[in-house]
Amino acid sequence: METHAEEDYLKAIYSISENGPAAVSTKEVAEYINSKPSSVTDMIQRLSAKKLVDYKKYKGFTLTKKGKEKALLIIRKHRLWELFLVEHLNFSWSEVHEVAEQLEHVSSPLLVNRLDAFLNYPVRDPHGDIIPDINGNLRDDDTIVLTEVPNKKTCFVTWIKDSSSEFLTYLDQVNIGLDTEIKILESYPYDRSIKVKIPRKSAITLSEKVCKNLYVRLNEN
Amino acid sequence: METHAEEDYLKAIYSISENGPAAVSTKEVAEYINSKPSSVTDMIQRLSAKKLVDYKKYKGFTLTKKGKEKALLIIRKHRLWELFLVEHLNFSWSEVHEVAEQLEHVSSPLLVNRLDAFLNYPVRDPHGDIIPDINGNLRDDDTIVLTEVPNKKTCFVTWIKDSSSEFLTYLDQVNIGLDTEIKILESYPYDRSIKVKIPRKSAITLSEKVCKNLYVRLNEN
DNA sequence: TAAAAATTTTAGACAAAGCTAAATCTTTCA
DNA sequence: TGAAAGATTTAGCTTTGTCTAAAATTTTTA
Repeated sequence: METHAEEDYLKAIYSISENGPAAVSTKEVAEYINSKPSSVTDMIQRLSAKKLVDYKKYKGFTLTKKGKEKALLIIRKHRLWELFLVEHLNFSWSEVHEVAEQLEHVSSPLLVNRLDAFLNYPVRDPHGDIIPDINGNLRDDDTIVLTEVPNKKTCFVTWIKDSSSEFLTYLDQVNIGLDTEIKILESYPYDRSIKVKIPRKSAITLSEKVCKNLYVRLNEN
Repeated sequence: METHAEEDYLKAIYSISENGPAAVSTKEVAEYINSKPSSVTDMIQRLSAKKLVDYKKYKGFTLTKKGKEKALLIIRKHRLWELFLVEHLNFSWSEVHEVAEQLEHVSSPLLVNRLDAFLNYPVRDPHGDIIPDINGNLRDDDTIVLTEVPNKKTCFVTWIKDSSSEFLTYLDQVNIGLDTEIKILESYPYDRSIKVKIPRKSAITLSEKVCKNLYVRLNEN
């Protein structure tokens, strides 16, 4: 049985380690969950005793297999609730996160799985993030980063990696959102920007920074 | 901002005081929430400092107006979630309670009110209990206890007070449930039992104990 | 009505989870 | 390479909420 606080730590460690393979530091976690490095050390030692993280003093820590599984099941709950709130209770993107943070700690496998069924076994949450399945596995699909799409190909946005409001505002301005169709017209190796076409809009140029935060599925064929 | 434990105490005190107007004792609360009288004293003193209960040492305690409001808002959440679980996630009566105990502590007025709207502003939960409204008011209706229905009258079950599985099993056996139509055929003052008729069933006799736990609405006229 | 029984409160401990300040490692770079 | 600087850990304290055992109070009953 894990406590609320322990679950928050597992989720934080998982999210931080998605950015790279390195061990996670107390400082990173403290910043992530708005706490202090000394508090993090305390908790990491508890999690280490429970075999949820591998920990070497002064060297950082990583999730064990068991810790990673638990983290993914929490993320599963979070994303299913987010989808429920947006699709059925008319929540907007900005209202959803805080409430899902609370709902993700409700412990009832029956509830999660019934909710999954109610939502029709969705693969992605409202942000396009993949929802781990009942066993905590990430169902991978054919999503790739926009920078990897070849010239002249058409693709569809499936995931928006940077969920900052600045980026979302920018995307609104250029008429890009989840499922938007994008055709690559030309790429400029000099600064790695690309020119693209969105149906019924004039062509625009996207910077490397933008492309790196847009993930897409290639048109079938 | 109330904590999880404080909310459980408020709800317990409210539920216990529904049985009568007397002040509530530490022993009663301890039994209700599976705890010890000394722990209850501690918490009551905290709640008293927050003006959520009126407390006189050795004399028991009652909810203040503020305490009662908070209790009713928690009960509102509990009952709305129960209804959601039964109506939309296919939970059975017996599975519902434990999960609703957790969901009732999720703190988001927006969430509760959106859920209320999603369920179409229901008046009663799956047990027939009245759902307090957005201001914590109990919408009273024309429900009365079965013992008060006059001879020869017909009525409909609206609320099952005793929700023990023993009672629910008994009700199944005699084909009584929420909304069942019951006609009073005859009453026996000797032991206060009554003979009743349910459509398409043979007449049966209900003991005083059973009648006291069945609440009904009189047929219009 | 006074002693026994029951209930309630206090006192002292404990665990979880957080914090600050001080001590201890690592890393950096002059 | 050997101080500084930076990061991490430890030590000690705080709050919430629980418990047991002992003390205080109320209720029961003989």
